[in-house]
Amino acid sequence: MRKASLIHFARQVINSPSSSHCRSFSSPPSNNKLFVAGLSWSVDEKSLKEAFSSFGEVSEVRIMYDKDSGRSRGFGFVNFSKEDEASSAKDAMDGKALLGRPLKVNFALDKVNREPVNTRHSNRGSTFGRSR
DNA sequence: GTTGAGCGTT
Repeated sequence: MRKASLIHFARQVINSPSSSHCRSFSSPPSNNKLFVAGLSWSVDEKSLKEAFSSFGEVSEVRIMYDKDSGRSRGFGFVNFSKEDEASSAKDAMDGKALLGRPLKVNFALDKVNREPVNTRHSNRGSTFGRSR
């Protein structure tokens, strides 16, 4: 019977070590998400990944492109496997230059859904009310 | 043939 063990465990969990809230006062959200900008308009995801994979394990690399122009917007996102690696890469690649252009690396914001929510429950009538 | 601050589905 280790019922007591659970209680002790719970007590330990409840008794947090000192008062540690969030030491991130001047740090934006995102743990392992990195925002990379200042990229050349000719850079690719693989290039960024190759450049950042040297500091840690890059889990995901996403570069934004323009649908109207077809060229890269000059900024992208890099996902690291660990926050330590992301921090290291950010501190190391931030201010450096890639492809002849200075890089701007920072923690990415918490954005994953371009649209909040879209429940398709419009037209509940039928063939009536059709304008066009 | 161009240009250069930024935080997302191209």
